[in-house]
Amino acid sequence: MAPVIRTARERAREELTLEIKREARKQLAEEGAQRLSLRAVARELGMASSALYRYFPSRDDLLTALILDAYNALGERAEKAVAADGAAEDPRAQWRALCRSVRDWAKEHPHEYALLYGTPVPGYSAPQETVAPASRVILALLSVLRDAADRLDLPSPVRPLRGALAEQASALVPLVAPELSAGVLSRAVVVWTQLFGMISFELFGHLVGSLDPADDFFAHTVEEMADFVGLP
Amino acid sequence: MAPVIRTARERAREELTLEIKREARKQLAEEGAQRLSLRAVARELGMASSALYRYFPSRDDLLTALILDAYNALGERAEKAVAADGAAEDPRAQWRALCRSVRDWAKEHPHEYALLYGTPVPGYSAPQETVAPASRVILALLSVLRDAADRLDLPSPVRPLRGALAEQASALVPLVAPELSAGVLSRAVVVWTQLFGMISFELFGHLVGSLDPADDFFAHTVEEMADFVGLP
DNA sequence: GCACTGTCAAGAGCACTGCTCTCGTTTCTG
DNA sequence: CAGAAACGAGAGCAGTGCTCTTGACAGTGC
Repeated sequence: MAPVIRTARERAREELTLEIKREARKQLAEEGAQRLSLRAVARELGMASSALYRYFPSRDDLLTALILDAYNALGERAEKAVAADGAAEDPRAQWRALCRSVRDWAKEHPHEYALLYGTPVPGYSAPQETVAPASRVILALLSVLRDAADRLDLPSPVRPLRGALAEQASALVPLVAPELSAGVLSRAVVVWTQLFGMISFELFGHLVGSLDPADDFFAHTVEEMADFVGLP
Repeated sequence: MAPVIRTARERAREELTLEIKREARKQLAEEGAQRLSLRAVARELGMASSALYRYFPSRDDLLTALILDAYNALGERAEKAVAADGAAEDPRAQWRALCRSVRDWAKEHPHEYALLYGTPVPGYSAPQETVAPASRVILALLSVLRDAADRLDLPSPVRPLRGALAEQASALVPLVAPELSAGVLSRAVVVWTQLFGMISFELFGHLVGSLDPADDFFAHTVEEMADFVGLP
């Protein structure tokens, strides 16, 4: 029921909002989130800095918008990577494609990646609306495992889940992956954190002087983690 | 050959340097690196902001000093954790203690952890002197594996290393862990990145709503990773 | 003992920042 | 068409990192 006819004002507002985000993203890519300045964005757009506040009530709100866009861009890339590779034919190839797509996106947009997975903005807590976009990668990961659920071949038995973990995982399974056991789900989370830990270490310079460039280490680890979660 | 007798000036300088770092660390803990302000530190110390520049030529230099201290504090904790648990008696217990010590330190000093393993300061590249302190955790991790080298029992054979990874790992082995194979070394790096990926995800809020609180997930994963690298 | 030299804290000031408020103007709407 | 709502621009506040100058002090050589 969205009105196709909009007033000139609404269209202008929408366009300007996009343009502000475009310019902000440009500065983000060049200088990093720390140095993203509302005044500089306004200057570049040829408007008064105060006018920006009609579109984004604060700098953090602009950052939140960029975070949302970034989560969605990354999520879309990951989902496409999983879907592209002959759906459900070869789960390991899907897993490979998923991991590569996340790393590629991260290396293409290092500052946006840092915005999502680096130090959180102090005093800033992610609003509820970021939860869904932020979940897209792990959900894509789980979808790969779900499609291959009956063929999973674990190299070593999953240790029994204990305490709160058992409850948390059991509660999660019906919501996100009813085809999987709680044990496999927990291993999925392990490889998920491993994936992002590895990418963060690479991007943030913790592998310099040892395994950098990390292309082959990354590819190798992707296979080891595929084994770990039991992908055929 | 360090002179035991120092001039009053030297002693005053040393003390003030420590005091500045102490106050900066306090503000860091309270507000985060982003909001660490030289002027606020000076204000709290009852001196002019310009005077601070005699001790640290820039804000980034002060941050570098804090980073160095933090790396050393974390490294020391990790090394002590490994040494404390009946040296070489029970490598898995050592591994457990190592992981716990890193996570505990991170939760006790979240902002300092973020300074080390979060988004790097833009335009700032770690000087050479940070390399050694930054390596202490992974070296402690490797020392655990080295002590247990002949008893390692891998649940699934390490995939052959390919391309640059094979060379990088082979070059690293004699330097950091001559008792280990390149394959085990690469797995050590995998669990290393997993450990910090998991801690970062927990601290940065990516587990909220799923596996948070993460104590049991952490403990469980530590065991799974111990299996992964073949600890008895 | 005294003058010299280098070090030091302090203050003013520059160029920024995020953000608020006011003030005309423009645009939409009843 | 008149009133209301939205808008851009400008001034201004409080804060930031950092630089430069100024005057006072401590350490050293004569």
